[in-house]
This record gives sequence, C-alpha cells and structure tokens, in this order.
Amino acid sequence: MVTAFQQRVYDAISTIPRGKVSTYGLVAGHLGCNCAQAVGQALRRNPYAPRVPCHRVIASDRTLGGFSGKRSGPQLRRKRRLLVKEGVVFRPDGRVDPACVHRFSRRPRDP
DNA sequence: AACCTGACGGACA
DNA sequence: CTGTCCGCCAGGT
Repeated sequence: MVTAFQQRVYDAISTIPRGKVSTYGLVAGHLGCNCAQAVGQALRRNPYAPRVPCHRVIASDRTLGGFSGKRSGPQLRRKRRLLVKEGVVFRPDGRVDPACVHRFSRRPRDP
C-alpha cells in the first residue's frame, strides 16, 4: 500500500531533473520535517521504480546511500551507473560532485 | 497501543 | 579520518 507520506516523497523526487541528485535530508526538509530516515524507508519500498527516480536520492555526505533495498553490493554499482549515464559527475573518492546536487525551489508545505 | 526497525544525519570521541 | 551514539518519524508487527 502507498501511504500519503510515500506519495509526497515520490512526487518530490520526481521533480529532480536528469543529471542532478538530491539527498534524503534535503527531500525531508522539502516536505517540511526532519525525517530523512522515513524518506529512506519510503524509497526503499518504492513500487514505482524506475518511473520514480529513486536512484537520484543519495546520502547527505554525497555517498550513494542504498538502492533496491541494499546499502552495498552490485545494486549500488547499478545505481552509480544510472547516475553517470544521466550526467552526474563522480569525484575520485566516489562521492557525487556537489555541483550536481539539485536545489528544490519551493516547498509544498508552508512557504 | 506498545515496540521494533531502518536506502538518515549530525554530534562527538 | 573512522566508529558510536542518539534523535528523528513513518510503517509494519
């Protein structure tokens, strides 16, 4: 079942353009709460993948975070490959270039 | 309703 | 730099 909260998460990340990424924390802030962990949980259960681009959400330190329910392993390489293909730049240390982090313009919650 | 579990994040040793 | 600890909050049991 898709809850209202999950729907809001999916809506939010669907606005992240190709070649850009966001973080669990930024998405949470965009939704108006300090619930990065809950955002992660929503993405983990994303039933709309890959229509909803959950691979464009990474951790706040700009490491990859998780994908397909896993935080390491071959799934993560796939996530990375997808992002590279979309134009996201990775630094030598494996983190995403800060310039590729998307900035949400408006908040749907109390502007 | 109580309790447990995270694709988290920031603070601190 | 790495490893712990703790607050966070939605969702499942």
